[in-house]
Amino acid sequence: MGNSTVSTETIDQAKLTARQEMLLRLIIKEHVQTASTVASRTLVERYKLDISPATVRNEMARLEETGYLSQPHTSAGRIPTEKGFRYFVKYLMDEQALSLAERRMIAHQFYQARDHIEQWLPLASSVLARAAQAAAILTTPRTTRVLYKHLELIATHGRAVLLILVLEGGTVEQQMLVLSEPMNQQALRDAADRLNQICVGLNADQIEDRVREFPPLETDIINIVLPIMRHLEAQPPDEIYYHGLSDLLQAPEFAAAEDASTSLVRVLEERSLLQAVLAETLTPSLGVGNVRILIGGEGRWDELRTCSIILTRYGVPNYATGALGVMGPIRMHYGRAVSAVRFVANVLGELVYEIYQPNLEIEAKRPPTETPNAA
Amino acid sequence: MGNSTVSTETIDQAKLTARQEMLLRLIIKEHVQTASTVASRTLVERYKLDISPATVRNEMARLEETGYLSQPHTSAGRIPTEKGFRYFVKYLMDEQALSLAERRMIAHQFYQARDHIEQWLPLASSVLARAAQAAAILTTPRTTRVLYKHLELIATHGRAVLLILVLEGGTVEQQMLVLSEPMNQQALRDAADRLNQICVGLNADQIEDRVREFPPLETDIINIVLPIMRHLEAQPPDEIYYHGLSDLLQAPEFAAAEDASTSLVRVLEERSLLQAVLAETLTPSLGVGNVRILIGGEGRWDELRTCSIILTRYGVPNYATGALGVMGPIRMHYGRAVSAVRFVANVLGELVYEIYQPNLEIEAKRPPTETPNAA
DNA sequence: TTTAGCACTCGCGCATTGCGAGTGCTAAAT
DNA sequence: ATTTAGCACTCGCAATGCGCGAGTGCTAAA
Repeated sequence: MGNSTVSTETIDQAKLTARQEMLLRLIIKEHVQTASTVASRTLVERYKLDISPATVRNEMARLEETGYLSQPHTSAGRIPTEKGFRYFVKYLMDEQALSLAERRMIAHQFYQARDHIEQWLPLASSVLARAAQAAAILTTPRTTRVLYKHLELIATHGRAVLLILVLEGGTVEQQMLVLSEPMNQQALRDAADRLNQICVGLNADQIEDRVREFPPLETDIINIVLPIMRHLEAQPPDEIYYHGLSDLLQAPEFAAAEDASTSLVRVLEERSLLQAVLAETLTPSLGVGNVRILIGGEGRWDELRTCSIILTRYGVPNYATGALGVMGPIRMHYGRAVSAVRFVANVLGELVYEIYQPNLEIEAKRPPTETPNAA
Repeated sequence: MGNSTVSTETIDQAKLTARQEMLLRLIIKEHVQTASTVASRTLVERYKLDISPATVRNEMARLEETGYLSQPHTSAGRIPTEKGFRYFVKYLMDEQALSLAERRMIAHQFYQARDHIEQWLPLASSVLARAAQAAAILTTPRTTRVLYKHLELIATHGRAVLLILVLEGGTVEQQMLVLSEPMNQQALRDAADRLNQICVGLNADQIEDRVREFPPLETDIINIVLPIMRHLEAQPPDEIYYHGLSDLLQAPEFAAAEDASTSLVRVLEERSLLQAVLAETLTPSLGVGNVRILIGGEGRWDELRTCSIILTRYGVPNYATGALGVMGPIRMHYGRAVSAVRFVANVLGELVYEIYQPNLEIEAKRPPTETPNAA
């Protein structure tokens, strides 16, 4: 639950008064719970405020003038605007830590799946979706440094070969390739063995240099391997997983406006928009442990107008990181969601760290980072 | 194309008269297009029938008595019942082949992705979803015979090791394991090399035998590898992909009844129901080339009440097969969907065949099966 | 500056109504 | 015996109107 390094777009307005902040906080709390407009009277009654509804109305009117609240129509209650939510997450929100029981259960689930890498992401996504009550979004962790580990060549038929490239850290890439001249399985095996001996632990550039020193090796194969590695170096083609659509679609605001929900589903299915969002949000300065909150598409992504996204990085900085977050209606429980995102990122980061530790030890660079106590 | 081996539940009733069949066919055609009730008059006008609306009404009444049609309420038009649809797909449906241009485009897309195995399923799913205008469902192709090919061990930290097992045919399994005593990377490499030399091409039972002959090898590792292989042999844990929810949710019947759509989304997200359906539908007799059509859950799966599923197998029988199909509203365009499923299964089957051909050649067992011309 | 009081607004739920699409039935025609 | 024209009848649906009540803004007093 560490001190939030939550960051959003800068808010141009000056700070609100203490009482305005309190009201804004309560209005958002109430709105998140009820999913409808908030009236001055209910606010006073429900939270036993020692000011009158009229005073609340006056403040509300001022908050509306300055753009933090809005009225769907005259003489209805108020709802927070996007600006209101941004102010909230920046100054007012207190992260609501998951209960100890919850944390224990999650940690236990991950402990059981510890040995089964292929279960990490599905597990993380379902845990996230449930804890944050929103759709979970995750990318696979990718190495930032692409180092050759092992090559496997499997003859299929004719000149076609199945190539399996294992990278340092366990990333596996598969590809079919077609040789310029046929080779049988034994020849392939020899070629792979030769490459494996001289290339282990090297990156693409080093391999290129090294290969020059040796008598002309199977250039066919190297000409496939190098582009794969370069491609991974250049733009890790993050696969995006998601889960929890059903939870998301049950939110009342989506049940009503069916086009909103289908546009959301499309956003998740197409991936291209998400990829853009991830790229733009995560690349520059966002480190592991920082959480970024996008509210209502921030004016930049129209399809996300009706929803908010909470994102962070997980993994081992400079070695392998992935992105992870949730997507929910604007009216989502940010405190809880941020907390869930942070927690799952920590747990998942620990698992990734287990895999990458040898690199860290060899290079003796940075301490084990902030290890969260996952139980 | 291809004489349908479409199979559904047996239909207890006798055949309908020629005229009743014609009407049922037209009613379904109309209903599929308009998504609403079909009136006797519009039917006569639209299809220029040389019988009067009254006659059509009489026939409709009879079809309703025998359970092929139903009326949402008195004096509305008719809609086909599930029984009506079952009769249709069994006797009346003509598969509507994809256009040449479409087939060309699809074949071209697959040709371009030929070398990139990881793109096959995403591509197939998006192609299927578009062609059938429904949600696509696919499982990865799994080997029915699990043969050891190569093992890679990567030290991580302490006694933890990342294990990468490559099977004949290119299936890759990853797992973390914890040794009873620590080994460094060189020792791991030696152990893996030893195993690789003696285990190549063997199945779990053979490995177990072989290992007994040799001086006690790294039992830690073997005790991990064997269960993995046995587990794969026993119940290939088919990963289920899907795509095209957004297309599905746009169908009018789902836009209206929001609980239907969310229940569908839940079906796709949970996977367990789909897994059950796949297991029950595909295991027994369904060969590659056969298409199975489930309409309205067939009374067995309540969550699928509002939709239909079209399934088939793809791949190389007895070597590696996966399942593939689409899921749409009951009111879906079966002719086109079945055709799309069949076509994509063929194209995908060809690709899988490329990988598994060497096995086939070595064992010289069966001819290249029916290779569809994919262009 | 806060509060009580009050008039005013406006969405929402509900009942009513009219329309029209579409049927079932009957009686005549083939 | 089957088909067809005609007609009365049904019933969903959209439109209309109405009353209620939640909730506000404003004004004037505290």
